[in-house]
Amino acid sequence: MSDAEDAGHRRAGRPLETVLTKPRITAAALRLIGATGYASFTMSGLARSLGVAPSALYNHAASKQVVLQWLQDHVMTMVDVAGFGAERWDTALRRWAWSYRDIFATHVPLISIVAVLPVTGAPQTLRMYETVAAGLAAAGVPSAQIVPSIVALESFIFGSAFDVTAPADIFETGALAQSSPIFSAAVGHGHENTEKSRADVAFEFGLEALVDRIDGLRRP
Amino acid sequence: MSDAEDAGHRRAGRPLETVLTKPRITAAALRLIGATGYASFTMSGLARSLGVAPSALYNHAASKQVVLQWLQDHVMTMVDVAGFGAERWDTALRRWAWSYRDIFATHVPLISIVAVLPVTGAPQTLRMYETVAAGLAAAGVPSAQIVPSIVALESFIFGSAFDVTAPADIFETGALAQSSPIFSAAVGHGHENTEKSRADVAFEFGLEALVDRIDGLRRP
DNA sequence: ACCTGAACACCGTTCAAGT
DNA sequence: ACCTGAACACCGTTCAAGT
Repeated sequence: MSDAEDAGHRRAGRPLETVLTKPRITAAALRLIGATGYASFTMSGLARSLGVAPSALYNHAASKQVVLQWLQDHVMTMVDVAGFGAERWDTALRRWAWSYRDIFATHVPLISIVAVLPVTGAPQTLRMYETVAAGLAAAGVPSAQIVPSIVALESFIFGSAFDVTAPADIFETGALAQSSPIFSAAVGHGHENTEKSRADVAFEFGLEALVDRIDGLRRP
Repeated sequence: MSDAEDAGHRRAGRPLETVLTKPRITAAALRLIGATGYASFTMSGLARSLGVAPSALYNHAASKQVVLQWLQDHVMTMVDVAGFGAERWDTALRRWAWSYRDIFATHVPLISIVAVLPVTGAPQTLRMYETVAAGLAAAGVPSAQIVPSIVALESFIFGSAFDVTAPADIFETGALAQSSPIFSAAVGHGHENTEKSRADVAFEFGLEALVDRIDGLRRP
């Protein structure tokens, strides 16, 4: 659908040879970031990967920020919302939340963009919100409580996505252990559980707290 | 204490005239960011505010990232932990959480730093963790549950800090309202509550969910 | 309408030279 | 030990000139 809207201005009968469309730029950016990460993602690099001069990009995207906005909205389509309407509401919600966290843990720099970009500029993001909202409404969550529920979940998900990228020993107090005995002992207890990562344990704890609260909002 | 440790290498009897100490650089950075924001915060600007050449900073901080790490740890001392030991555990926890969110809402670029910086490099941050951990332990939260509780709260707080900076109309669907009827209706209900912001309503909802869960962990 | 190549106004950081 | 000034290797972005 975005392919059509982007190429819509070309004349009928004229062969399609334009490389620089919004979906193609987005796809190239996603590929490039997947290969080398966000730190080395530059407009020059993006242009090179598309076989074009850097300045050519500015005929299609007003700024690098806009390219990242396109990418953010595209990444949202990768979040798993298939549970809604197919599974129990809470199973669908957990599936969505875990998938959402995992995807943004690999796209952390996009978090600051989703968090402040109006939904009118991100149609796929709005689509996701609609699916989740419909799932909550069908479960009996009152309309007035849907936005606070989604925002609270999303805030927790974004913060947890950061946490996934933290080093495993982030809480090791080392030489400072004497000055923080209670916290250091608590960190020590964490080493007993080896099957699940520290980030996963905390995410599960918080997610269940939120799901439980949302459960309490439901009306028959 | 950091004043002493930083100036500790100077000889006794030699007058203190050095401007570029860790606490002074940190204070200057905080002042500069308070005045003009993170977007325009540069090493050149920081050097200018200290009356020094940009390259002089590199005799004290290895990189701009290090300056931001110092700043992050300093900002942590501004978080309100005074409730612990003085108020009921849950009152203290709420007070801490709201203050933590508010401070990082004005220092959003520091979030990605706290989230991944080992505590050994951030003594004030560790101090805060110790105070919160002690508060939870005194409330009866088992040692093994303290880290997941703090991490879940912190993740929620970081995500919520982003949310505070979002424009008020971020969820207004506008022309796309037809394609998202349930979500748009839910957003409409939000306008009824005018005394509290959307971000505050969601933060309160999520925070109470987490506090409640932590309450359930307590043992006598 | 859209591309190229050169240029601009920055960045953070390094380093020889000073004291 | 620590500062200056010049330089380096980049950035994102603009714009005249082409087709």
